[in-house]
Amino acid sequence: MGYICDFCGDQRSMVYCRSDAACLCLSCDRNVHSANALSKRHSRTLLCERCNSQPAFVRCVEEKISLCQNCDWLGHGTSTSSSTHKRQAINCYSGCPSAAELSSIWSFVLDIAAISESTCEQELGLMSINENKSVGVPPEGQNVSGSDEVTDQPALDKSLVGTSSMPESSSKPRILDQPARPANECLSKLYCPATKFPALCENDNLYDDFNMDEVDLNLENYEELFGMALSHSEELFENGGIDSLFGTKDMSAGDFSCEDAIAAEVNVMQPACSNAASADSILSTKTEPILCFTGRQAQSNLSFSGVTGDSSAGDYQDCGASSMLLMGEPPWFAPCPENSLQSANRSNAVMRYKEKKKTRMFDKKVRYASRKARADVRRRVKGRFVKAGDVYDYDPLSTTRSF
DNA sequence: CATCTACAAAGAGCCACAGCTTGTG
DNA sequence: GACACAAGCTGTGGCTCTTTGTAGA
Repeated sequence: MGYICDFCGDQRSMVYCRSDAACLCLSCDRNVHSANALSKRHSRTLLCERCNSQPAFVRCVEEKISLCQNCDWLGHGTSTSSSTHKRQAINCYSGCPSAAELSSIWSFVLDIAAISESTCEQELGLMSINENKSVGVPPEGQNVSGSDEVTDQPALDKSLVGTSSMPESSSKPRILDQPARPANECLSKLYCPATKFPALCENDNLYDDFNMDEVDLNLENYEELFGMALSHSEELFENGGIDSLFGTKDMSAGDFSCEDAIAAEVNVMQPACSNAASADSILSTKTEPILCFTGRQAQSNLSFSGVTGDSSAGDYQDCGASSMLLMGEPPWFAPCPENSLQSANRSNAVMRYKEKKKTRMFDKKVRYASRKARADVRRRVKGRFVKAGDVYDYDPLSTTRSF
């Protein structure tokens, strides 16, 4: 991944597609992702303009630059002057919006989009698929916004990036007023990409209980996760999510994306430390090994050295969110008198979270249901399958043992 | 401070076999 | 190119054992 479009190798890459693990220029992005219904569903986001390798997370209004979690923190998290910069959240999109449509919601894309449209797309024009149909109108109810509804509003109002995952923000990208922002205002349960969580969106009751468990089981696109990171933090902390985040070793590629994002979330949340309730979880963990960065578990989680899986996940090993946390004293740590007052509630929250965590299947995904069905009913001896007809000590279909 | 022991947690490996993939004609 | 067949590979769940790290003496 780099500065040049992975597809045409000519234009500057602006968009990162995790599904393809590719950095694409706007034109190639549209061409590639208009190829078929599945590719239209790829979730993309802008590319960090600083490192040119990670998906952008926020747009710094002052600096007029899109930044990934790492670069955002490096640029804004450590400097008191730059930390006051206003930043716009950048979220993912799907479908095949044209560069013009993108630029209408991302005004900062306009210039480059024009260039991309005028050059690269001409060369790849043969790849385009009926633009009138494909742009912004994915098949079977899917649209670029992740919303199932199609209204007479301009598609861009409800679609595309930056707005889809934050319903209350209407058509405008949400401004992250840094540094001080009450964690309670962090849109606790707003993220609702209907294309991924239709049931959750249909049922508010379900959504009330939406927490990390569901995220782990469903998220395939870290962009979605990053989008959710801002809105989901409150509930996560209430459930002791950070504890679990650093207190467990069972991490898969799928978990990695999620946990890495949450680690990044800590960075995002850190200015809100002074706010009592939600930030309490962060602060109180300072006293525990999981955030003292001395234990194996913390190291194993934060270094991501054992992560396997697709390249994009591996790429995140270098994402600064984690490395920041490895630097000893959490940079956001500050005395917080409310800490002790919340300890009881927090303990309960941790217990609830751990209890629920036990029942999780993490990234376990059964590929062949028929094999699972067979394994479920197969007889065993000490957990091992036995030949049909052999003596067994465990029969899933019967509560009694053979001997 | 170094060493040892006990303990906890996580992961690897094992097992049978239907179904899938691959190679060959 | 399409088809049939054989051989090899894959994935499934529960249990046990090994590995790794921590805490305390």
